[in-house]
Amino acid sequence: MMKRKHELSGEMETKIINAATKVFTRNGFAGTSMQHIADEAEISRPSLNYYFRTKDKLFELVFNRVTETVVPTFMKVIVSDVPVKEKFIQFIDDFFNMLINNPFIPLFVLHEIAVNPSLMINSFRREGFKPETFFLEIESAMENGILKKTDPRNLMINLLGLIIFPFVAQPIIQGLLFDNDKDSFAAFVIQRKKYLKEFFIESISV
Amino acid sequence: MMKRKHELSGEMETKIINAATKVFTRNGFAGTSMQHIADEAEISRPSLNYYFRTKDKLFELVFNRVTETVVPTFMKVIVSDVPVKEKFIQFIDDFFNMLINNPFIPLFVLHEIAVNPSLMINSFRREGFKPETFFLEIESAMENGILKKTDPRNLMINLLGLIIFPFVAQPIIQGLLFDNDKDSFAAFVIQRKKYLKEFFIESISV
DNA sequence: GTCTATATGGCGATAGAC
DNA sequence: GTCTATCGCCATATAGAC
Repeated sequence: MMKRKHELSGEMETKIINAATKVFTRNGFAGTSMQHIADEAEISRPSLNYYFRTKDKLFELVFNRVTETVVPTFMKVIVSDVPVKEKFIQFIDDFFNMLINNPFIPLFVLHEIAVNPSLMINSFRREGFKPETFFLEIESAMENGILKKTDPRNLMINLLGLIIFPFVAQPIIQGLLFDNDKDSFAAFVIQRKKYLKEFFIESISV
Repeated sequence: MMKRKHELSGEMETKIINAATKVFTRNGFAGTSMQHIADEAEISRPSLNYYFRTKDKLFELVFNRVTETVVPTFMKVIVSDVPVKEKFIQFIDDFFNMLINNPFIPLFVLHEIAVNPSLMINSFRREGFKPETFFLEIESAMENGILKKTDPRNLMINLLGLIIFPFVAQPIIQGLLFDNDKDSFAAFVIQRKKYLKEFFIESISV
């Protein structure tokens, strides 16, 4: 019988991963030290190494866990069986909610991929994410006069930019437009979710 | 008479600042070592310290130089004396061109401010950037039936998100939508500049 | 499993020769 | 002004006591 301080096997692992996710997503890989993570998890640095041998391994775990939070939101909208416009409304709702709960994800992912593009390959393709299918659906809706004719890539970039930008630019927007008041900004984001559904649907309708 | 290897005083300073800007904007402050910058500038690390005493000082210089590249684009649109819709068209044109020449700026600025929010105060307010004046102009145009009635903050966030997003997400977009072909992506960005002017103006018109 | 102590390496910064 | 050599620090990672 092994010694076991924690009743649930993996309890400490979970605590560490949560701590690491918090620190990594806020400060990035290069801006994070193992000491930071150990402090956040309230353990010593050697204990951290005991559970996750290296900083690289721990980061890889955190990064994959983060992309696994994002990708399902995309997958859901692709496989779901509702009319295209409904899909967009659902996607805006889902994606916004995910970002409200995880506001640091977008900037973290974008920065880490920019610094180390090889992270890209391992994240999105692995989940079987294929935008082509969804693009075909969009183009078909354009042919049928349901959507305005546009380059689907512009349409998707519009959609993502409109949703993500407030989150990646939060400190600037909050500072310049909301007198640095966190609550005002949070209220604005909630309101913007509703606003965006109307705005985006109108922008793609004939 | 002082010894002077370089004919133009400040020639080496310029070379170093350019090298530092390149490395800092691509890898961030924490991801950059003085050795990186020295290598890029083709000098030794002590020589780097000779010109710019510390990493912090050099970074501050680079960061301010970067924001000084961005802020004038905003200022111009505020003080210019043309109708509102013309202002937006000019702004999209100016901002896009600046970003095509400096594609790493947005993610760099957003990441560094997120990690160290105190950088915000020193950058935008210092330049006398006041969005309030422009917002009043927008609201007045809404009253006069020139623009659709909306929260001007949503309008500005739409505008910036639509312009900036392709640049902060370049590796992902290029990877997923352009088979990692740099030229195809570059061509798309040029095309998007034109597209966005039409799209955005239509989205704000009554 | 968790700690103290420590090995090893890299980084920022400076001293000092030239 | 530019270099070699070096100091001191902090970070990652491990050894070994408990």
